[in-house]
Amino acid sequence: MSERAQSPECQIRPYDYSRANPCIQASAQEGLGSAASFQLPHGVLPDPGLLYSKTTYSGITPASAQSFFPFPPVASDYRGSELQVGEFGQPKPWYPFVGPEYTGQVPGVTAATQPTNSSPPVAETREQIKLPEIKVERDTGIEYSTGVKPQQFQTPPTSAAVPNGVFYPAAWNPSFWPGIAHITPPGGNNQNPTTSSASSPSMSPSPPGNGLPGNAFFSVNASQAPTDPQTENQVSSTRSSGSSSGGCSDSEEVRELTRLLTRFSQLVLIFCFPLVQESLSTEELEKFAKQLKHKRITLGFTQADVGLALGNLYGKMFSQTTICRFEALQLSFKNMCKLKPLLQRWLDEAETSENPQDMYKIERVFVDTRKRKRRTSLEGAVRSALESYFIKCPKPNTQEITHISDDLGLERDVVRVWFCNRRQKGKRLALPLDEECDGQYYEQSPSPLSMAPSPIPSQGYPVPSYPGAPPPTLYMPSLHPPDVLKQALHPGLVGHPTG
DNA sequence: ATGCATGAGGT
DNA sequence: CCTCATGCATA
Repeated sequence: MSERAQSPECQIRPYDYSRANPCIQASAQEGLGSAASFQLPHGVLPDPGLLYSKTTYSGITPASAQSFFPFPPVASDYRGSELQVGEFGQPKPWYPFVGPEYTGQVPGVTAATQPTNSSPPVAETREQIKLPEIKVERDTGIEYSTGVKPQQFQTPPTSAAVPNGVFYPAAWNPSFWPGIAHITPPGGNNQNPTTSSASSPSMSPSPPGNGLPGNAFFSVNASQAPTDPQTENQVSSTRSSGSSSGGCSDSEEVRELTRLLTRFSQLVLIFCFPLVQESLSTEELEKFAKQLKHKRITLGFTQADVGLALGNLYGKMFSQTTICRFEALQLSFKNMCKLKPLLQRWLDEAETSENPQDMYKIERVFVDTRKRKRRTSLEGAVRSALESYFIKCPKPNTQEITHISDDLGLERDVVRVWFCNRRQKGKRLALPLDEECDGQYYEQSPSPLSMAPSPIPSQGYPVPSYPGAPPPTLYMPSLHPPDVLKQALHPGLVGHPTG
C-alpha cells in the first residue's frame, strides 16, 4: 500500500483521518466513551491542491461539495481541504466567518462522540421479517397519520439484481453489534442468544461464527451466530447451568463464573477490537472504499445488497444510503472506522465465496411500525433563503428559528431540522482540522438574521454584526475550480441578497 | 446520490 | 435543543 507516512509535511490528505484513531484512544482511555477527541496533528496540512473547500463553501455548496475525499475514481473529485487557514500561503479570503466557523466544506471528520452505541433503534424491529412480496405502498398518502406502514426494503429496481430474492426470517437477536448486547448482562438475560439462530440461514456459506480468520472478532458468535455451537460453550452451557440453580455445586458455579468471565472478556475483545483495529488513515479508508465499490460492482451487488448482506452477517443491516455514503467517504471519520470492518468482512466473504450472489442477495422486508413525517420538499427559493440565513448564522437560536420559519412560511421544526442537517452536512464535508474547535464551529453568536433573503424584512432582529460574518459575497471566491463554480451557481445561495 | 426526518445520547 | 448516525423518500 501506498502508505505514506504522514509526515507532517507530506501529508496527503486534507485532513486525515489518520489522526484519528479515536477509537483507540478512546478505548484505551476510557473505553469508548471519549471518543470525541480526535485531534489532528496540526502539523499536517492538507495539500494545497486541495484547497477547494473553503471556496466551495462559499457558495453554499449544494451537493457536489460533498466530495471530501480525494477520491478520484469514485465519483467525487476531491478536494479536500481543510485547513482553515491558508496555510499554504494563501490567504483565506474565503472565510466568511471568522476563524473557526464554518470554513467550508471539507472533508469532514467530525469529532464524534459516540460511544459505541449506535445501534439503531429500528433495527430490532426490522428484524422481523418479511414476507415475500410485500409491496407496500409507499406513501400511502397518509403518512404521518396513522399507522403503521410496512416498509419494504427491496432492492431497487435499478439494481442489477436480485433476481432471486431470498427472504429470511430474521431471527437474530437484536444485537447488532458484535457482542454488545450480550456483554452487559452476562449472567442476565442474554441467556440464549441463540434462539434464533436456527434460522439464520443464508449466510451459510460463510460460517457466521468462525469463518473469518482475521476477523474473528466479528464473529459475533455471541450475538447472533447460531452456528457456532462449538464456540466455546457458548450460550448453551451457560444458560443451562445457570438456570439450573439447584443442581449446581459451588464448583460448578465457579466454573460457570469463570466461563462467564472468559466469555465476557472475549466479548470485550470483540467489541473493542474493531475499534482498535481500525486505526485507519484517510488513505486506507479511501482505498478501502474504492475497493469496496469496485468489487461490489464487479460482483454485481448493489449498495442495497451490501447493506442487507451486512444484516445477514451481523444482524445489523444498513441502508443503501449508508453504503453509498461510505463509498463516497461521506461519513464521519469515526463512522467510517466503525463500518469499515464490517464491510471488510463482507468483502472478504463475497470475494471468497463462489457465488456470493446467491448468498448475499437477499431481500428482506420488514415492517416498521413507526410513521414518518412526509418529507417536505423545499423549493429552490426557500432553500436559497435558508442558505442565506445559514451563512449569516449557522446556528440560529429558537427565536431566530421562529423568525426564519415565519419569514419563509415553514414549520419551525422544518427550519430547525434544516439547520441541523445543514450543519451536519457542513461538518461532514468540511472541516476537519481542528475539530477541537468544533464547538466553535457553529457558534451561536448573536445572529444577525437581519439579512433576510429577499423578502425578509428585517424584522426586528438586531443585526449584530456577526463577528465572523463577512459579506456573503466573499463566499464566492473566484478561486474555484470548475466544480466549485457549479456549486456556486446554486440558485440562491450565492446571491445572498444582502438584504 | 441526496434532502429531509428520526431518535439516541448529551448538555 | 444539539450532535450524530442512519434511513426513507425522492430527485
